[in-house]
Amino acid sequence: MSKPINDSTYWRDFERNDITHSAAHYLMAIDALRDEYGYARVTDVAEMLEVSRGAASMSISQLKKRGWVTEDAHRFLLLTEDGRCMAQLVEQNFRILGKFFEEVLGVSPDTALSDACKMEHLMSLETGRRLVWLMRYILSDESRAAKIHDVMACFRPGCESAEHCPLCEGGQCLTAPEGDCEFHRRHQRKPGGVNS
Amino acid sequence: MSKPINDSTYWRDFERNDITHSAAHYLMAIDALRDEYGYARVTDVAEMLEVSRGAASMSISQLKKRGWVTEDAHRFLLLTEDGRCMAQLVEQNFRILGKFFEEVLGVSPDTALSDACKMEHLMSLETGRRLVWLMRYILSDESRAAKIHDVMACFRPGCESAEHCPLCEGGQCLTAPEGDCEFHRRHQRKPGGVNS
DNA sequence: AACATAAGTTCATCATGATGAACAAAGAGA
DNA sequence: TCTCTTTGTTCATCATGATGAACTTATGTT
Repeated sequence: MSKPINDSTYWRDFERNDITHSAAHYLMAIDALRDEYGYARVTDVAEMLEVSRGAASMSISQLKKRGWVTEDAHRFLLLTEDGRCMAQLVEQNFRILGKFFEEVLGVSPDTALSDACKMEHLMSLETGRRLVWLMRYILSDESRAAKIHDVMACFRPGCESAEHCPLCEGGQCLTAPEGDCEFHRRHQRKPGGVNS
Repeated sequence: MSKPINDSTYWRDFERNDITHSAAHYLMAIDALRDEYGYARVTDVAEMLEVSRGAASMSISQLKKRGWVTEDAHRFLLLTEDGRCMAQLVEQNFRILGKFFEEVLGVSPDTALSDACKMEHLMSLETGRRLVWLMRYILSDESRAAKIHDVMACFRPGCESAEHCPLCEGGQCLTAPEGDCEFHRRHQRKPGGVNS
């Protein structure tokens, strides 16, 4: 935790990310449609994502330019090798994060899925793989899993900052003293927390 | 894991998020500058974030409209109560995620910080608090922490999918068979994984 | 062949968040 | 006071990702 949070070498990484949230979902929609129906057309993608045909058409033509999407012999949309790998990386991240939030942290399903969906395209391969490794360790042993579930079942909003926090460093606590301000209380009631 | 990944009730949550990545960093910059120098001006924020003064001016005026930023008696920028809470929520999320990635998962510091910075404004309050709770459990006991560190030290890229994965469900494995495709091998070498 | 429907593209428009240039206003020094 | 610098705002411009309307191009059907 050396560099400051606003260090420009980090904070601009967000916009330099390999794939946008939107692009990831176009790729995954094509993948899902081919799995389910055997083919994917611009209109099918638009329908699945509930965007206009125009938006789907323009986004998909960008994905073609980036080499992630082509057409098969019947002119149906097809992911390239790179496109499929990218789609599967994001899908894996979604499953990993969703499962971790829901089954390890005990987050409510709605919030777990919403959080996972927002973060899916931003988690690096390394972090995702290590998270799987940790979950395998935690969940592969029955008594260990049960213990974690017991611990997480004891969680109540605010309780994580009730006692002296062993995670504090340099005077900054992971759970800031403002954790129970009016603003947080308001947002806490809404599923999704940060979401409106 | 009931709803499909492309369900529009979820996939559009990303753009409906309470705060954008950029807005979060403007708030945190104002907070940090006031902590460090006692005041924050548009120019200082622009300098810290390495954006143009024009960009900072326009973004900050949006934050004023949203009620997150005002000016103090000396016309210096000031976070409102809501603005400070929002900034601290994002900062907490950054510290929580960064610490989790680095100290629990054993992710390399660069990747851990980059991932945490990208995801900081997207993790809900509930998920963040529960993650703190889990980390307190894991790290508060020496032998438990040591065991986790041992387990994570054994991690090698790809090893998480080497044996039968106990996390599989509905035929879909968290670690897809394509986890070791050419595409992933290429990206694995770059710090940040998904990043370019 | 003619017409209707479906599929796909393009265009004007909007919002966000950036740039750099032009401009206005406030302070500091000779 | 006059001038120069700093500070802050506004503007034209760009890129992305969306909308809806208009348009073109199949693909059927009678």
